Amino acid sequence: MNELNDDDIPAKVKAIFTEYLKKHNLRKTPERYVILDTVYSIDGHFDVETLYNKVNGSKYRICRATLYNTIELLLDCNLIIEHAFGKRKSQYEHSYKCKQHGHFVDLGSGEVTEYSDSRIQQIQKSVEEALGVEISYHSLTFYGYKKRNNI
Amino acid sequence: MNELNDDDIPAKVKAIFTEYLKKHNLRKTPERYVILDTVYSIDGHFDVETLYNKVNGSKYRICRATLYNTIELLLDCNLIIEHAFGKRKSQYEHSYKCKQHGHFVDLGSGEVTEYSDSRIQQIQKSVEEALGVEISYHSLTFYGYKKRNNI
DNA sequence: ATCTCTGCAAAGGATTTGCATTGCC
DNA sequence: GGCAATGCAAATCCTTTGCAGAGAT
Repeated sequence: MNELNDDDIPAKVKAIFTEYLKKHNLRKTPERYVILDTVYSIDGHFDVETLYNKVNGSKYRICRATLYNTIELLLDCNLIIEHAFGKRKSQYEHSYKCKQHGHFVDLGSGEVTEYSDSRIQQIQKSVEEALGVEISYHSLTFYGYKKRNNI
Repeated sequence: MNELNDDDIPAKVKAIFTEYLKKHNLRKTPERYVILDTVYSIDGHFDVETLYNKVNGSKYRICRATLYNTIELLLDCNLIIEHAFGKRKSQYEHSYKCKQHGHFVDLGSGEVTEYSDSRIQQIQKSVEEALGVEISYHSLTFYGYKKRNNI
């Protein structure tokens, strides 16, 4: 019964990350794994400041520079994706075994809502063929306003 | 023959902008119109730095603060849209009478390619209904890598 | 004449960078 | 033990803000 089931996400992402680090001759520092764990413990989007606070709630003290460094690696091995809803700070979310989804940003409040639509996958395939590229991930964001409650 | 045809974009966007300024009791300064003209003279995306250089090639000297100020207005009256491909600086493009399109960002070079796909409009309509919102515009961006030239 | 908008310069906030030290390999 | 990664702090880049003077209404 050592097989990993679909719920053993933490172990799987750790394995992917380790593989990546090994392949690129990067060091397996505890900080990197703490960050990975923390990222996968967060549900939904987060910015660097949020991650910084979460991470430093644990016994480790990890500075922002290391956070940015590690985020770069996690992006590179597709364990997280990056969004830039507002202009200033980036938002991230873990992406392993997560179905791709889009976002709606309320221009009034800045609030972000998720939704999903499978048709986007078809578009992605078309784009790959049309442009001759390999797509790692996408970001589909609608901007607009919530309708006032009826009447 | 005073009718405006579809090619008279500059006049039309100027009219829209004027209407907007009037409605909001804002002043019709020459700077604002120079910026609008310049924005509509640029084909494709541009960042503030590019706009700054273009604008200051003309006889006017317009500072960055004014650019940011005016961009805010143009966004508000839907004459331009904003993208945030990279994390640092925003990119813009004029949007009047332009068919909506998506972007592909090459993670290798940062190069941005446009494409269009009508299916996105259907998704947009679905999202409006599902979330009960009114969508002003969207941003669909695929990230990935160009395939090496075959063989 | 009034009061908004401009230009300038300084402030602000997110991210990056340089460097001494730590600690993984 | 060697060298990459960390933490710290300063630097950088884009954007915002404050303020005095210019100019639209």
